[in-house]
Amino acid sequence: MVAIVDCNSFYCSCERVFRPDLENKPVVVLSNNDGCIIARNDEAKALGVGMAGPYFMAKKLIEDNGVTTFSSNYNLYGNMSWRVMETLRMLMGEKNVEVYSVDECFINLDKIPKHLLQSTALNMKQMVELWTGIKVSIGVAPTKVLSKVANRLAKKNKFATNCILVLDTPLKIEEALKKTKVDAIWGIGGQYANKLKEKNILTAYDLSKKDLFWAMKNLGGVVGERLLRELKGEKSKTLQKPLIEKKMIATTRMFGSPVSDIKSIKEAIATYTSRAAEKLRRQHGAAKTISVFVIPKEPNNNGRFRHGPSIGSYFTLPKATSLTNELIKPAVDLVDKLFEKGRSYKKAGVMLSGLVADSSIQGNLFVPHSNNCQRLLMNMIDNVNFSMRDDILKFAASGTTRNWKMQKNFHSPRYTTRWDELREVL
DNA sequence: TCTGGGGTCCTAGGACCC
DNA sequence: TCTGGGGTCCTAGGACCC
Repeated sequence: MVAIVDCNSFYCSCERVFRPDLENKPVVVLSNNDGCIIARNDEAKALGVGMAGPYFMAKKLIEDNGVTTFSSNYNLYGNMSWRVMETLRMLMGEKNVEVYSVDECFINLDKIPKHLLQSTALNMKQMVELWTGIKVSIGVAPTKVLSKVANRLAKKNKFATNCILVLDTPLKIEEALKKTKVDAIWGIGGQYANKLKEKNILTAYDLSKKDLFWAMKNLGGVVGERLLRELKGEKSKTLQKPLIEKKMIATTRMFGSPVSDIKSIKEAIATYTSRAAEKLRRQHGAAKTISVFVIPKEPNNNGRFRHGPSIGSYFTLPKATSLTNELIKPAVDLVDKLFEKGRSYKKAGVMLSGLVADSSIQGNLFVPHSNNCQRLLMNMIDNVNFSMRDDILKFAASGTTRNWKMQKNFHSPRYTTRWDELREVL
C-alpha cells in the first residue's frame, strides 16, 4: 500500500503558523508579482474566493470580507516543507518517503499490516501537526493514483474522515472511483478530460473499465497505459528515488509593469541568469545550453486571458559551465537577437539545459588554476548572498535600479531562515 | 535502369503536475 | 490598468552513422 500525505492549503498554513491571530480567519496567498491567488484556506474558499484567479478580480471580495492577504514567501514555505518531510522521514524511514512536491509526499507502507494502516496514518498526521503546526490530509490505497483519489475524498469530507481515507478493499475503491470525475484524476488534465467526456466516460470508475490498449491509443501512449493500470489497482508508478539533479533549471518572471527598453530587459536577464547559475552550482552541475525568451505584452483584445507566444532563442556553449560570468554574456547577447524596438514586454526568462556534473570543483588539480579561482569566487558570492541578503553581491550587468522588479506588497517575514526576521514574542 | 535496413542522438512540442 | 513559476515525461521527426 502507498500513502500520499498532502498539506492542507500549504502556503496559507505556513503563514498561519506564525500568526496565531489568524486562526479560523480567511487567508489567501498571491503568486509572484501579486498576480494570481495561488492558495486559499477553507475560510476564504467559503467566501467564494476562487483558485488561481487573478487577484484584481477578487480584490473587492477580499477587502470587503477582511481576508488577510500575503505575497508569496518562498523562503518560509521551503523551510516549512523541509520540516514536514523531515518529520515523516524520521517516523517512517528515509527510504520510504518520496517527496513529490513542496507540500506532498508519497509513503511506502508495504511493511505495515493491513489492520494498522488507519492508525499509522493517524500517527503521521498527528506528529506532523504537533512538530510543525501544519495540518495534512492522507490518502491510503494500493497504488499512487488511487491514493490521490483517496486523499481528494478525505479532504472533501474533512469532518467525516478527519482528513484520512484508507481504500483497502475492492468495494471501497469502487465506491471512491464512482465519486471521482475524470478531470479530478491525477494525470488527466483539461485536454484528456474533454476527450473522455466526448466518449461519455465521466467518472474514474467508467475509465477504469476500459482496456489497456484503448488507453495506449487514446491517452498519450505509455503514460495513459500506466495511469489506467494504476486505476485498476496494479502498481505501475513505483516509489522513486528523489531526483537530486534537475535536468533543466529555469528562472522566469513577469515584470512589475511592462518594459520597453532593451537595457532593462538585459538587466533582468542578467539577474535571472545569476539566479539560475546559483541553482546550478547548488546541485554541482554545469550547463551546456542557455536559452532566453521574452513575452511581448499584447493588446488586450477583450477576449479571454492567454499568454502571448514566447519568443526565444538559445546558445550552445563551447564547454559546459556553471560560472555566472560565462553564462551572462551569451544570455545578454541573445536579448539583442530577440528584442524589437518599439514593443513592450511583460515577461522574460532564462533556462539552462544540457546539464552535466561540474568537473571544475574547488581545488581540482587537473583544471587550470584560473578556473579554480573563478569557482572559488562563485562559492564566495553564493555564501555571502545566502547568509546576508539575496543579491547583496551581484554582477554589474544586473543593474542597480531594477525598476522592472516584480511587486510584492504583502510580504511576510522569513521567520525561520533569517535571524533578523525571527518572530518576536513580547 | 537499378539505390536497404537498422540504429542512435537531438530537438521541438504537447501533455501533465503542483 | 492589473492574470505565477518551475518542473517532468513522452513522442515524432530530422540528421546522421555504418
